[in-house]
Amino acid sequence: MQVRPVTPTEVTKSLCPAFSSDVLIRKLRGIADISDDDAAALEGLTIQEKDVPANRDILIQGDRPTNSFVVLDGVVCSYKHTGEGKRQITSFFVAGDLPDLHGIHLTVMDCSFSSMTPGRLGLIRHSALRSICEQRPRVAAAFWRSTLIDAAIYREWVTNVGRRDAYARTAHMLCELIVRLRFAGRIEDHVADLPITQAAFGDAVGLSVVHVNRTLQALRRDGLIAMSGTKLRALDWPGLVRAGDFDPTYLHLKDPDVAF
Amino acid sequence: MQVRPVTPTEVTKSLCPAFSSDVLIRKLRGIADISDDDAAALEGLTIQEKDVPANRDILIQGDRPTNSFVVLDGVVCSYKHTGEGKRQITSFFVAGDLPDLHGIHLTVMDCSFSSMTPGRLGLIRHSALRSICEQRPRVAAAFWRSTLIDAAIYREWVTNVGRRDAYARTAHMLCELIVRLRFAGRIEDHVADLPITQAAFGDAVGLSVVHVNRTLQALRRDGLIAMSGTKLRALDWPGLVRAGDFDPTYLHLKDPDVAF
DNA sequence: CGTTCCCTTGACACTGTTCAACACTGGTGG
DNA sequence: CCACCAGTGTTGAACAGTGTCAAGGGAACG
Repeated sequence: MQVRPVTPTEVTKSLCPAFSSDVLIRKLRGIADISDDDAAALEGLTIQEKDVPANRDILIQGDRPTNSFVVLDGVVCSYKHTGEGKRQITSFFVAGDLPDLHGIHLTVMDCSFSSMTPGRLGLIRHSALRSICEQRPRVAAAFWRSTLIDAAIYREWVTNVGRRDAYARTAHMLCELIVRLRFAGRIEDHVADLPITQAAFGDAVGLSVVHVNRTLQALRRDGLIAMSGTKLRALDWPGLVRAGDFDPTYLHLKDPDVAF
Repeated sequence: MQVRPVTPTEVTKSLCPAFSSDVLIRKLRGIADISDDDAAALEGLTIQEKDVPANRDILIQGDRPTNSFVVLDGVVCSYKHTGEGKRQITSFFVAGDLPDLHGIHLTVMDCSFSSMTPGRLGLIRHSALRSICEQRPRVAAAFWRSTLIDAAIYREWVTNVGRRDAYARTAHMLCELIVRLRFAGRIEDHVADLPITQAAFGDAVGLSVVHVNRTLQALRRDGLIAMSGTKLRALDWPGLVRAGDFDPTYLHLKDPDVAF
């Protein structure tokens, strides 16, 4: 542990399980090479913490935000509404992720963001991000890489929604969630805590609530997963990976150790 | 027209309708602010031209390329195969686009690229791209922005495939193609030349060939489009936009003038 | 204790797929 | 020059996968 000067804001921070910058650094180190100098610079970022309840809109389509945010705790999603009022979730974001980092270079939001579970966000001003990008090319590259990985995930979702049937599709989505939560250090004892509604899950995989319900039942029947309350456990990880046709290379993790 | 020294490679270039760098600069100017200095630097990029026939794989999943490419002519797509052998096209790319620009920071390709029509590519070494990014922050920002727009398109595709029915979905796809081709200056007399198979189109919208065929028929029946050979004409652009629930803001064009 | 949200179940309708067949086109080789 | 072939577009019919509607039950919450 490095010794750092303690500012008033850090007093509040210290009440939380980790310094908010640590969550960000952990994530970036998971996808790129970050030197200690770079990490120190990141620790200097002003991150304003903010708690959000579940199902609260964080940004909506058309907004022109002046800051981005890092997910410190909980699960966040990006979504879009069609003209018919149907909702499609386009991606999930877990601790460490920067859902709207694209806001640095795309002024107007083309999708909305909402919390799926109670959580904690860390707001970072675009100006601060831009200046750290100018001063630290490796950090800029890491941020760019982060947005590229988001894009890779979108690509996978397009094929998931477009070409896999309900069974494989939900299995695939569960695999992705488990791997990402695991990578973010949010899985204990092989059990993921996912207080997510089946309706919301349906909005992610492009299925109706009823069908999600039946598909999850099928996955349970086949002994691939177990659910109790908001807890999800992968009983048969290789089987789930097979059922979901899941290959984690698209997540571009530096250490792709997905053993479970 | 600026006067520039003519190198041997430029002699070959001059046989083509435009200098390959011009296609790239036109595109970047369409999405970002590029100064004349930046443009001059881009003109200095070594771009190796290469003709490709239709339906030729350019890169395949797992490759670790050392260069990216710009589409100079024709239509290119990125796609993925599922374990069941089904194909999903995840995006189209037209003149000016940089389909695999993410290769700069993601070493291993998570999807494949293929030409959909006969075309011309311009190969640019990653090292050259990296060095121009280091020297010209605005160019770096433009490239980053380009990849962010790709991501925005993926997001739209997820919702298109996940939540719109066949009719709206194909209408939406046609709208996107027309706007992007138009923006790339590849539409004349309100007619797009799209020598694309209905099977390939089905792989893009996540529908079977048969259903694509019937849906296109429905769009023609309703007077929205006309097709003859490889030519596509939008007979009723507002109607097509309405049918496709199409809002071009996700393309993040600097001048979103989609009037047709 | 009622309300609300969510999960669950059944019946049924509908969208889209699969299979099979045929027409049209352009290319190729005898 | 013609026969053949492969690729593409088109059509019909049967079928599978998913959505919709409706209703009940359980848990959380005010």
